Amino acid sequence: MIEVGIVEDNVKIRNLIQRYLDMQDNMSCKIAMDSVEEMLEYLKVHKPPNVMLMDIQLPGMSGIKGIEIIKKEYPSVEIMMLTIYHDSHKIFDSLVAGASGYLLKHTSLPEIKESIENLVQGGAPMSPQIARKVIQHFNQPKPEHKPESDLTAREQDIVNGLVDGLSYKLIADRFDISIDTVRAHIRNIYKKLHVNSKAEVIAKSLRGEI
Amino acid sequence: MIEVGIVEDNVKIRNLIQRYLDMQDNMSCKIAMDSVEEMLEYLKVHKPPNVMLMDIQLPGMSGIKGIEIIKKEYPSVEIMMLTIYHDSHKIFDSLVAGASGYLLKHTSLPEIKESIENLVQGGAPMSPQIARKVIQHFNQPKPEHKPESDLTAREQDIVNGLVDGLSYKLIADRFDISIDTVRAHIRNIYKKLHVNSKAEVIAKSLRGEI
DNA sequence: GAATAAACCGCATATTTATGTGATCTCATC
DNA sequence: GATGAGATCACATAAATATGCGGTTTATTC
Repeated sequence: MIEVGIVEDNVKIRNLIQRYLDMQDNMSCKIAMDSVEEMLEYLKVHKPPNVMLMDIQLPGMSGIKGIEIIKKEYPSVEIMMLTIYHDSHKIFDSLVAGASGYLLKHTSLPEIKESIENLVQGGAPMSPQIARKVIQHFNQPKPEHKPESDLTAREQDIVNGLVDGLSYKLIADRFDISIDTVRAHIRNIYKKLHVNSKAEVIAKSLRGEI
Repeated sequence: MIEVGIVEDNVKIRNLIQRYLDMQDNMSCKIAMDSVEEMLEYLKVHKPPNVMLMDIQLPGMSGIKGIEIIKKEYPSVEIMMLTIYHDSHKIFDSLVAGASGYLLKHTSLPEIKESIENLVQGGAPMSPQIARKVIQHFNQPKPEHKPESDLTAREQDIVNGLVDGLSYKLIADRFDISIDTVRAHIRNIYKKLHVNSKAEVIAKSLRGEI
């Protein structure tokens, strides 16, 4: 039996979902609050549900802040957002805060039910549009870098050595070349990157600017 | 009509999928190669398909590298991975490279078909398990740091100076303290972090390990 | 009120880094 | 076959870093 809790301030929607879910023979939905504060009050003296449906726009504390607190106190609760917001920022914040699913409010009741089942089985239910936005996050950083640094393969080797915290001597050993060669490469690297210390090279490299 | 291309080296699987998709009345699947290289060769003189199914383990170039090249040359192609790998690393790499969907090979043919339709409508088809892994990425950074480094505020100031590429002298100037004090702090920082060079401190810091 | 931690300062020195100048060899390009 | 870029090596030196030792002052804690 999956126990489901709801935090949603729209009474009509809340009652509708609660009744529908409670009617299912593999679910029970007795806990329905219209604010995070109330839910936290409830959880102080009761066992947490398995799954919690959470709105974002709520009286008092926002649902996103709510996720953080609830996940911290009761990490085993699976939280699914159920909201009208589909902007990347809210989606991202919700996931970072600890939500595992994200549905839009126009989702049909049977789909909500399925998503809850999916969630407890280790899935991460999202509408395809939401999934696409999540994925777009991975493609963002790309267009950022246009590094014309243009280091040679050998020079990149040396940079990697520096990033690994090696001294010139150890870099020389690693590549079986003389320390003066390492110096020569580093001189050229500095010229190309317009820097004049190891520190700057390491920082640039780890920031993805090379 | 959705035109679908396939890059998959297992002939049996490739033919099976190709025939099935080509049989659908809203799809056409004429382009099926067993390596990225062949696909690139083909694309030089033919119009790219709308959707491309891509394996990861391939003879020659890997599918992940393939995504990068194809997305760069033909950004409008929607790429969906179809692979046996379900480790976070491969999933992540694929998405960063530009894939928009990620299915496991045991997915049924009708589900593949649905996923393709979903993809062209702006969705991001993934199995629930994959979606969960993607989402876990957002929760990762949290438990990551358990750094008992425990630097004092002043020590953190100094570290920031190092990361900014400053010399001891410049750090001393920045905080209006003597260079010997900077040395003293750095000595303590090295002790706490178990390192013995600026380079390592900078690397640790930029990796979020402080 | 003793102990501890943090921030501050100084002196000394060995090691490492940054930078200059100059050279040889290979490979690709024109 | 000259030109140029890349990789290799050498010698030299000033500057910066790493590390040892020592110390004072000011909070906070027990």
